[in-house]
Amino acid sequence: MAEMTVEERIHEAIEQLTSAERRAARGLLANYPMLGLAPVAEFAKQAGASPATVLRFIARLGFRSYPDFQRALRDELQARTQSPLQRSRNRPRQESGNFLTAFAAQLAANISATASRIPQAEFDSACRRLADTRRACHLAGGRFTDALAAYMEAHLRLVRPGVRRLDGRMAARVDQLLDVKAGDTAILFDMRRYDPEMLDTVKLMRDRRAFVVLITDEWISPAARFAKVVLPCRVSIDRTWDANTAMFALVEALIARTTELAWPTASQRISANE
Amino acid sequence: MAEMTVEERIHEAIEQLTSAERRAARGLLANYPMLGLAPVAEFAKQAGASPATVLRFIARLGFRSYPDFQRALRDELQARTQSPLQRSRNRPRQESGNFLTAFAAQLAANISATASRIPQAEFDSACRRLADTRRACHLAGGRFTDALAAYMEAHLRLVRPGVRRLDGRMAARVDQLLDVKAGDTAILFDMRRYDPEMLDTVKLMRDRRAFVVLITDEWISPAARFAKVVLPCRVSIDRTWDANTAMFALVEALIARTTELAWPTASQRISANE
DNA sequence: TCAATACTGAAACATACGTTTCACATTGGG
DNA sequence: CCCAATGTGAAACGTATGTTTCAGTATTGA
Repeated sequence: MAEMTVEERIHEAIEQLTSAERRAARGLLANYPMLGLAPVAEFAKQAGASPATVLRFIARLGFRSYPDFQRALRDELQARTQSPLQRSRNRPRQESGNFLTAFAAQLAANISATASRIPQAEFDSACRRLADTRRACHLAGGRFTDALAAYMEAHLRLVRPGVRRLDGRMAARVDQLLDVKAGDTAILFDMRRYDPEMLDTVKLMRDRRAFVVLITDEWISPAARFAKVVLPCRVSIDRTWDANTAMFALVEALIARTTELAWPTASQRISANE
Repeated sequence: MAEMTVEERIHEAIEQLTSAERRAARGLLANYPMLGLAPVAEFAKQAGASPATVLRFIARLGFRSYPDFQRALRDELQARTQSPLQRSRNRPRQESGNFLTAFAAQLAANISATASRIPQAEFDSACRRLADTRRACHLAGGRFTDALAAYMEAHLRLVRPGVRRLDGRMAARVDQLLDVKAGDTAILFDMRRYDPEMLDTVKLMRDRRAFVVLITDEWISPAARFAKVVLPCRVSIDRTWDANTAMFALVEALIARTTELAWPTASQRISANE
């Protein structure tokens, strides 16, 4: 009990806290442990609670006074910086207990696997194309990946002109595809239970001489045959269904790199937006 | 001068210090920065000097008061622990390396940090609520996070009935909010450049006695005050803008756990869907 | 719906903290 | 060796801080 970190104490006690006390707890966790080293008034203000509530919160963690609590934080911080090894040593990782941690570890692993398997040249090629602001850019996704396309659209719009997202329904898409000009860029998403409509879309894009970038899963959509660049993502996890976090990460990486490459245009648009 | 760390200031000023002041400086460097966060009396005692000397030492470093000095230490510490990537932030990024790999590593780190900072009880509480299929579930996001809400909606729809997403425009939202009944669940997204409309939405949800789960960034939206459960995600990366991958990962974790908890209902719906 | 209970934060309070003062100690120059 | 100049810390001081109280508010259960 005495050998617990403040953070651990919070995790253990948080259920028994009242609503305002919980705000204090969250505030502290959000920028741990710095907020706890500030005076009570500032702690309270930043956490959105009253000083009295913060004090009650501290008391519930088992500290006799606020100075006591601060001393614990300092000691802890000292122990951490003096021996970074100690931290991982006294943590025998309760695998069974924490769903979130275990799940998050898998997603993080998927991201790493994805990044290492995608050839740098392919990734760069896609980004350079996206950064070429003279060419229009079309996005489309399937049932679940449509949200990824939407996210990417929102960000690309901030960075460059000529971004549009195709409608989810094929009927409407056909009309929109008429706007695609030779040399345009297309970012398409397709994952398992590969969508026949996406296959058609890719073919049509290709017929119109668009530069097709296909973002797909590790088993690779049949539409890949007709794409110029294929970016496969690791989606399998310890479940019966797949996780798209690595795909989302790839989208963010694409946005980041594109923004860099198109900085002259992007910086103007971003500042104009604010 | 203003952008110097305290440690750097000490190294620069140490030669001009008097003997007792230098003891104070050595003491602070010996266990930096913890000693500076202690009260002056303790600092003085551990450094082998008098409180007055410590104060003079602080003044020589250019601080107007001891609290001022402590605030500087806290800010500095925060910058360091908030992003272990600070090094790459200050130094010219080594472009030579693989962009994608480096970027992906940051996102993976953000996911881990997010998972470890979220109390298990908070996460579980949100999932249990979502798995209660008798209560309707409402989702809403902001400009960029709307895509996350959409993704979550698409998956939750597969798992349970009574899922609806609020319109992006506040005007339309007001009508939709009339459908919210006491005991309903609300999943709301709000991140920096916190949306005033989202604050209103949260308040309205609360007024209607909904159970509000707020997904936000590490700096925590002001809307958190009115939420039952707050799930903060680490979004800061080595750029001027933020990355939402950890937030997406959290969404997938929520979906996964909810599906587990609501399996009787979920399994039926999923198989019916195929 | 209403009463009982628990929670919350503004304000009053007491304490401990940072700060200043000043007498004494130390150092360096004549 | 003595004197001036500077450095030093014990004690006094005022203020900012932590703490407690209590009236108002929200929540819970009957």
